[in-house]
Amino acid sequence: MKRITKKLKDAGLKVTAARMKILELLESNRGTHASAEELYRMMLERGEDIGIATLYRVLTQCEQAGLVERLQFEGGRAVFEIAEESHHDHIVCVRCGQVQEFHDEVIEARQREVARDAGFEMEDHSMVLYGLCPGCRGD
Amino acid sequence: MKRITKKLKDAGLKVTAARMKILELLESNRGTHASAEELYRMMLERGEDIGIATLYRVLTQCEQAGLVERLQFEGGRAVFEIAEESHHDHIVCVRCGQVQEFHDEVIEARQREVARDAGFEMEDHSMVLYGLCPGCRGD
DNA sequence: CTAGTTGCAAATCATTTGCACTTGC
DNA sequence: GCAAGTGCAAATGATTTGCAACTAG
Repeated sequence: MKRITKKLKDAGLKVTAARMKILELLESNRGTHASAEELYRMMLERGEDIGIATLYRVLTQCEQAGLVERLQFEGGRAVFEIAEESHHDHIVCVRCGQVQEFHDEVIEARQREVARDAGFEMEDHSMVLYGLCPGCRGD
Repeated sequence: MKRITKKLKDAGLKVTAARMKILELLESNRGTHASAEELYRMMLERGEDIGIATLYRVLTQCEQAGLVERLQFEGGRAVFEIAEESHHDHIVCVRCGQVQEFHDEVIEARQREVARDAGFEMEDHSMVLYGLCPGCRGD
């Protein structure tokens, strides 16, 4: 059984063509951070006949099931990525929009501490750094 | 001259009634983190006649001038707060929506390091922790 | 068979914009 | 006086929803 099929079953979601196609697309685009609109165009280019409504529905369901992560960078629209085993955060170039991933245990640990000190039990966090990427710093 | 008047002048913005009212409202609601829609309702309750379009325009201009900060928590709409001298980040309760502010130099310093290691010159960041607040943990 | 899924078009929500009118300097 | 600011209504862009047709289990 394909890995994606298993992921869907484990999440309690029916294994449908649309869901398979969408997860395959996300898997083959790791690191891309595409918006719904961009994913939709990619599907069309691949010749797949998936409605944008279905795309949004599947992304939302998969997000709730933990198969997909939704990221909200500055500037309105959300971008999506396939969920990885390991958590990471993002650095976005304010000039060209390039996105890099990073993971830092010092920050992660400190976040849990800060939350605990405030009396919160931390469940999640979002952290995005903005700056000029190496390529854009020279311009 | 009123403090707010000075802020506007220093920012190179004309001192208009709408701008004064909006900044006054934000100042008298420090820590509230209200959305544009909520601010609009508050203005109406105060009997002020400010259009929602103006509200958005003023918020955007003041954000660009550094007088106001726009925060994007999960769930679509942005919330606004008057800019403070000192930077801070936020912890949001996933149950009741309560927002607390915090500042942690360990994290801030580490963020700059992480960005530098990736070759970026960090200009800004957004960090929001999500969890259950003390009040909601008992439920 | 039938509850869950999908595609389409229409709806919704937050935010932005065009335009004629008003106001700060 | 005039460029900048404002209110209103209409436009926009991203995302969601109603509904009738379709499909996985």
